[in-house]
Amino acid sequence: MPTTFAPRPALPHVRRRRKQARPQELLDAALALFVERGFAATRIDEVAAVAGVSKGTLYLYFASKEDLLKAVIRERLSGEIAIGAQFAAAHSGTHAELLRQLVEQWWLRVYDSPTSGVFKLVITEVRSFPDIAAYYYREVVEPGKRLIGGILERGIAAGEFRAVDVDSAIDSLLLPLVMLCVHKHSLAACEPFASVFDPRAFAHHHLELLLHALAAPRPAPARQAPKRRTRQ
Amino acid sequence: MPTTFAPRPALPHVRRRRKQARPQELLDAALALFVERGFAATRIDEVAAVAGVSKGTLYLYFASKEDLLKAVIRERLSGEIAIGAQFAAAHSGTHAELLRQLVEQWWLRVYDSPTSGVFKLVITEVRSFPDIAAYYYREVVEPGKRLIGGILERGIAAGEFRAVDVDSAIDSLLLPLVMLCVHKHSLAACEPFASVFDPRAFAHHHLELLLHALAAPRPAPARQAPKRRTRQ
Amino acid sequence: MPTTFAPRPALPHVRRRRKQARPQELLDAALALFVERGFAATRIDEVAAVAGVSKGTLYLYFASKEDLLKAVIRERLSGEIAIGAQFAAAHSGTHAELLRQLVEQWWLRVYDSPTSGVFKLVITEVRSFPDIAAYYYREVVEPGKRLIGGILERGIAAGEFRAVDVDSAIDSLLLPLVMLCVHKHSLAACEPFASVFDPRAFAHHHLELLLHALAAPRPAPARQAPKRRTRQ
Amino acid sequence: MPTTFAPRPALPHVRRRRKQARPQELLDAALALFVERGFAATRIDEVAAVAGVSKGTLYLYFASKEDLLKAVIRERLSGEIAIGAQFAAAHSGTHAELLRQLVEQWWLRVYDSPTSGVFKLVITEVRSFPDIAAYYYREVVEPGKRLIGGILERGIAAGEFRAVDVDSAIDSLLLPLVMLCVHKHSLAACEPFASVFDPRAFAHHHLELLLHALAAPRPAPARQAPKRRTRQ
DNA sequence: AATGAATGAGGGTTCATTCAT
DNA sequence: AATGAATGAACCCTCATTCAT
Repeated sequence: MPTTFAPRPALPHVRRRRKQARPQELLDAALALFVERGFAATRIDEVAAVAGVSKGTLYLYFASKEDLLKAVIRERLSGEIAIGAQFAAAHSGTHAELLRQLVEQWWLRVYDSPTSGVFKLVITEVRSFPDIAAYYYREVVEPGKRLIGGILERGIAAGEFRAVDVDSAIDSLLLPLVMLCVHKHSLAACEPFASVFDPRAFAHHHLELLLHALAAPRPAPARQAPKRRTRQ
Repeated sequence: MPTTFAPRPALPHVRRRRKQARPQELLDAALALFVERGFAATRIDEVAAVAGVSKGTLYLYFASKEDLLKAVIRERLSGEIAIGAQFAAAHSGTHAELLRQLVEQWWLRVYDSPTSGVFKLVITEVRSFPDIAAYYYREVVEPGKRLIGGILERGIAAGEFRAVDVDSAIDSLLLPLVMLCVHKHSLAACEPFASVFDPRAFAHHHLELLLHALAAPRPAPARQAPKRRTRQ
Repeated sequence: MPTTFAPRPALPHVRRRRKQARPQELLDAALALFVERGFAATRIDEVAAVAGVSKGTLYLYFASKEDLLKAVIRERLSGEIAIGAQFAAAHSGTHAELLRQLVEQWWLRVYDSPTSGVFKLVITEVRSFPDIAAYYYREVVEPGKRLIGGILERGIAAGEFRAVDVDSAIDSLLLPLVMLCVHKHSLAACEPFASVFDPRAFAHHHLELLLHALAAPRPAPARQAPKRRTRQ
Repeated sequence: MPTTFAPRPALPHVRRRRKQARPQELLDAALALFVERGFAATRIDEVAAVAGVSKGTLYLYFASKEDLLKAVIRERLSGEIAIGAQFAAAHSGTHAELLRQLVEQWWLRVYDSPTSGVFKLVITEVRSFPDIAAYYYREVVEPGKRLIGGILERGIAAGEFRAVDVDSAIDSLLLPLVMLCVHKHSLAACEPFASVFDPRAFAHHHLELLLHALAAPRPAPARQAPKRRTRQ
């Protein structure tokens, strides 16, 4: 059972014999509890109880609590990036349209799934587990930037977008979306104070804003986009 | 590996700083550690050691670990809102200019201070401590919304802003800023992967976007392009 | 120096006695230590060590130290009253004879068992744990008074006893016996000063005294001198 | 400040300069709290607070908590024995009358004073502090036995009492009285269950019983006293 | 003499992990 | 494969004692 986020040695897909669902149920239970209570405050037997097994059984599948945390994060994130990349590859249309669809179809699916909790989890626990930072950068941040950055660069090359600083635009586009997920699992989850904030509206708003800023000024009637600032 | 806090170099065995300084030193130490490691994973003796006192001393000032957490949050937040409100009251100029200055002067001062960590702390711990949700909503969310909402409403009444949905616009303006603070203390704090993301650029970008979206569509009376700002 | 309890000689590292035996062993160890050292001065690890288990194991069976104390008291007392009542119900003979046998057979069995320590424990700890007072009054004092009071009343009704104040006579009969138990576990347990005081002699003496005081002053129909008893 | 119960080196009667009452107030506070809560469960600052001084001040008068305990016991007991002995020496009359007056005048004064608590304290703490056993036997048990034993022996020599086993009779007379004090500070102090038990009635009852048992059978009309049993 | 802030060893309790069944 | 009893290190918190003022 790997303990570090080594480049993921091709997860043995037949790790279990009988109850095939066990590990997944444990991962789901762990995700829910880690996101709700935090890693340190979650007890291993709670995870086992939610998954409907005993504490000892959990240790048949995961070598330690920390290993469980890493498995939770890996399992949830590894798939999504691939799906996003496939989505992008399958697309045809303007680059603005691709971004719009990526956000509204792919991202919002993530937001609605338990995967959204992973972002809170990562943000909460990275500083305690440097492995997670490494994994997250390698498997999520960099592929994500490559994906979005590629679209932007191709959009610029096609004359569809202005020649903005691509790295900065990537962050402007993605960070607020990540943060949306965090909010869902923290303040927005506190019942009596649940905000009327609508994540879809915000995501859409944010996206339109970015696309507006990105749009090459030709077809529009000289709507002046904020000047590009160079990084100091 | 996250920054660790070496104990103060043992200013020799004298009852040094006055009693009055103790609580603040403990609060500062606690904030730094709670933000870095999370509440549950922070040991009381670490907080005491960073503050340069013994474990027992901490309990002369705070009744429990949870009490310390709440004091940390309360102490850091209570002042800022008041300062923000004063700032707003003292302002004269367009409402766009007020928002711009609020963000660029008041908010970024918060971002640069340890107070920024409080947002990560609140987001991380709210679900475990409902008290914090109540306090945060009462002392931060609601005053903040009232402050920004008031500006927006007055800007709309003055014909300076479009008649947007005020509540939604408030969230669009503020949430990303809060999330910026969270990022500073999680992923951005992981050294080898520290992003080149520039929070000032993003804050500015985001603000311009919002102001652009808010601006009433007058017949383009000298549409003011955002000034090129040099870093202060 | 009071007797110390060496840990059981570490019956080697096997999960030995069945789960079912554990609670009783813990209760026995706790009773001995609580009686010897007092509740507050007894450490949970000592109790566990005497019972031959680790500290954590104790908490599998008792939720807290206070819970252990209450369980100790409850477990030891609940049975005895019932046994005493059965004893009384099964008896036939004069009421004087019943009292004599209750004291000499039932009470002295209690005195010789670890249960005797419970009286010291209750007396020592009641003021700190009001629950114990309530329990003790409900389960011990009141049933005990009802048992002895019933015998006295029936003896009076039968003309065997004088029409004394029953409540007062109950206390006169019982309190010194309870106090005997206390003495056994305090001064009498201090080796170099162990009194030559003989509890059986005192119990017998006290009982004869009470029976003498109770006896109805019939025209002396073969006033029965207390039989010379050999120690059993 | 003596830590053991060495033969009491003539307490320096001018231990304090200014607040002469301080030590006594501390001793009184300590007695009340030790009796109510037990030694281990009483906090030093509670004692100081009840005495109206700070925790540090207590340590000007007593070297340690244990020292305070021993001082409390010594201070309360040392006087009483002397008073009792004086009382006995000053008496003239039958020995039965002397015993009756000793109990009803001297003992009941003790019972009504805070000194009564010392008996609970000794009984509760002897096993933890062997010093106390030594002191108590030397200063209380032995003088007390000598006092009562002397009366009994002189009564026997005078033909007033039967030739009972003196040691046993001493215990029969005194132990229940000691236990009365214990009861006053434990079960009888639990408000909702405060017994209607009247200690004076019991003391009187007990005394009459003993005197009856002791009385030489000459003047009485052959009231048969329980046979003397020899110790096995 | 008096204070009370500071200390730190110690105790109750929790919980990740192990392992006999 | 699964269990859950057992462990013991670790953590929060207390409190007797010290000591600078």
